[in-house]
Amino acid sequence: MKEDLSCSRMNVDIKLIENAKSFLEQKSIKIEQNVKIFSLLGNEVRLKIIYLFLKYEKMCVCDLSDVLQMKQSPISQHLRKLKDGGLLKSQREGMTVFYF
Amino acid sequence: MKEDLSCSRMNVDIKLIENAKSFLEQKSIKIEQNVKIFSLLGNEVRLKIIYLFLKYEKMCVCDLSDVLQMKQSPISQHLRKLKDGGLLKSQREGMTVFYF
DNA sequence: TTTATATATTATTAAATTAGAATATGCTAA
DNA sequence: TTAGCATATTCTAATTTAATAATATATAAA
Repeated sequence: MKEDLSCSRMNVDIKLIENAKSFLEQKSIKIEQNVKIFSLLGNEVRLKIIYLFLKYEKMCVCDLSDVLQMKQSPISQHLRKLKDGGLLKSQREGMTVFYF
Repeated sequence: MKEDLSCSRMNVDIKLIENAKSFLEQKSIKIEQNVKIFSLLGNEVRLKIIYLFLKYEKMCVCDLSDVLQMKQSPISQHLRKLKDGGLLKSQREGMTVFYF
C-alpha cells in the first residue's frame, strides 16, 4: 500500500484513504451525472437559455438568437446539448421548433 | 429594430425579445457568478473533491492525491480554483495544508 | 546552517469547447 | 413540383482547459 502514497508522511490515515476511495466508487454514477449537468450549466450562453426558460416557458430558436444576439448555429448546438442532457425538450409547430 | 432579427418570421413578439434582453441584463451578475460556480463543479476531479469534503470535513493535498490517484500538481491547481471560487478554504498546519 | 518534505507555481503541450461559415434537412405555401 | 424560411449538421479556426514536468516556496528537523 505504502508504495501508492504520494507523500511519505508518517501519520497517514490509510483507513481514511481507502474509505474515501470506495466512497467515490459508490458515488461514481451520481458524480458523473452531476458533472454533466454542471458542465452544461457552466456555460454562459446555456445558463442564459435556462434562465430564459424559467421565465418564459417556451421560445423558438429565432427568439433565442435575437435575445442572445448570436448566430442561429451556435444556439442550435447549445440547445441540442441541453436537450441531450435532459434539461430541455423540444416540439415542432410547423416550421418553428419550440424549446421549453 | 427589424434589421436585428435573425429570422424574418411575421409573428415575432418584439416586446418579448426586448423584455427578455433586459431580463438577462438585470440578471447578468447573478448569471456570471453562477456560471463560474457551475463550471467549477462541472469538472470530474473538482466535483469529487467537493463530494469528499461533504463527507470528510478536511483533507490535505497528499490525501486527495492518494484518493484521486493523481499527481500533486493538478490537485493543487484544482484546489486553488475551488478556493478562488469561494467553495473551499485552506489552513496550514506545519508543513501540511488542509482544505475544508 | 543544510536537508527533507509538503505544497504552490510556471511553462508546455494535448485535448476539449466554442462561434461562425457553409451546407443540408424539413416544413409550408405557391 | 419549386421556392422560401426555420432549424440542424458539419467543418474549421480560435480559445479555453487540463495534465505533466520542472521549478520554486515554506516549514520542520538535524
